[in-house]
Amino acid sequence: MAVSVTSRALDLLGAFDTGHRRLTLSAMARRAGLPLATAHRLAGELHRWGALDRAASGEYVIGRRLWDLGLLAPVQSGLRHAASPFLHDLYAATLATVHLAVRDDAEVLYVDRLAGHVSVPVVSEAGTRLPMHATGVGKVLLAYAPENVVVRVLAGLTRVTPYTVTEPARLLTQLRRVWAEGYATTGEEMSLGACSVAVPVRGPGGSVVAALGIVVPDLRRGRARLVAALQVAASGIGRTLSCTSSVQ
Amino acid sequence: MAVSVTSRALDLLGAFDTGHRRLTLSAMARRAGLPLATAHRLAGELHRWGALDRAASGEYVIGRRLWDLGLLAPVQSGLRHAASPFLHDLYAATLATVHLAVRDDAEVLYVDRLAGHVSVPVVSEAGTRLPMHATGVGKVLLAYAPENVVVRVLAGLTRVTPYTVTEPARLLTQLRRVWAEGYATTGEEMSLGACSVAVPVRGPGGSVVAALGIVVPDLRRGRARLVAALQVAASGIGRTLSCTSSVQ
DNA sequence: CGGCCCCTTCCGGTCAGCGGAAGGCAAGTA
DNA sequence: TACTTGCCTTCCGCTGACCGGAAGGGGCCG
Repeated sequence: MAVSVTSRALDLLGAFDTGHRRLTLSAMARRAGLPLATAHRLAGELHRWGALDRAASGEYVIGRRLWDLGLLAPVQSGLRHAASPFLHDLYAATLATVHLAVRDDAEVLYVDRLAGHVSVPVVSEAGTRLPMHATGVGKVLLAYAPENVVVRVLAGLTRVTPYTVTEPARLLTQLRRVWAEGYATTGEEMSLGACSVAVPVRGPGGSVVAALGIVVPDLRRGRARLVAALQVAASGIGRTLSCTSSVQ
Repeated sequence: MAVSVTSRALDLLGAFDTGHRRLTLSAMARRAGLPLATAHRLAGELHRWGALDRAASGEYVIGRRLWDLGLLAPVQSGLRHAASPFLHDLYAATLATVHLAVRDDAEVLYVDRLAGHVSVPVVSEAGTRLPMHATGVGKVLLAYAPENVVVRVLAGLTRVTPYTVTEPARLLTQLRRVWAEGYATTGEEMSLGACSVAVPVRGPGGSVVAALGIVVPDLRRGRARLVAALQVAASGIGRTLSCTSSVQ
């Protein structure tokens, strides 16, 4: 196993996640599986550099320096930039929560989210990872993912709500419909009271680079209008990406 | 000086900045001041963990794992979340580029930005740091900053455009006006063709925690309307922050 | 072909990192 | 008050992980 200082320091950072934004030293040590004294020394070093900050309570939090380093990641610089204005248009037109997501291995990674004042119960925010089979953007991304990813996802269809699709055959049918109709939907499969529609975003080469989705309380009416709005936005993003593809 | 592995690894990450999003191994090594072989080993370790990714060209870029770690930083989780819907309203109402910024020592750190399709030349995006004396949000934050910060900023008024305020006395007068009138303005002081208005955002305790600004091509007309819209949004954000202050 | 630049791998000496142990502080319990 | 439990911090001597010069391999150019 890895016992290098570097990987230990990184594991210490890895102790933070969406549900653990502030950790005491001992909590970090425990989660990273490091002796307290070691964690103390490493955390001190990370803190000195700015990768960790200390809250007023003395707990550790991710530091500003890591925040702006993270913003340099290509996930966002290219895609998010190009998409930003279209997301607003979409929000203005639908007043629904808007999502932009990419596939990260066998999960959906939310790249941007745009929520209004009042919104249906939505778990995701930027940086969140969710299973592919229970979200609209996930189904879209899965439909255009390589074979081996599909196989892995199909092998692990965990139930999230009573409506989550857990039979591989049924999900495959849905993926085929994404191909045919150009969009995916969900109905309370991730969280109760939330339905979603999503469409693929195509990059310069015509390949699917992201998915664009919105979450609404109900899909029985206005579905066509939503799909149309999504597709306009998606193709707009695609065109913008083509223009700036030099930077990637 | 620090010669610990950890700090070297961090320095390697620090080689990336807004102007250097993709670096070859040797470029990283050069910028971090490390021997090539050492940089190679460390970069490999960072890559294995996901802190660095490799672009198709073989160059290194900041990895996704760092990206979502960064999103956990408190700069954003609290403030940005609370502000998000109000920023949209503001954008919808004004169609101007909207900025949310905090003070980071003696600089302005842009926390969020919301730009339309067509926009005046604006340099900032989320994660950018700019000097305080040449931006609207900067002047607001400076007006409510501790004495010693003001002193340091006044000591280093660098010129950015011909219109940048570089005389300490004149900037002080402007700061006093921020106090009196509750908002700050700039006129082509950071980039030509861009004017701005900004107001403070007050947190639970009444202290100024951030600044909210918009950038427009011209301030001669409609200033009052813009200030009013900004103040509505700012007080909305403040109220939201109070509600969720338990999380901080 | 030779020159250039980049990336990658190797290996033994040595010094940075390790972590158990001990001490200090703050809160809760009796 | 004294005891417990939980944190954080510091110390120090042993040791194995890190260091980095050197050598080798690929791609590109003239």
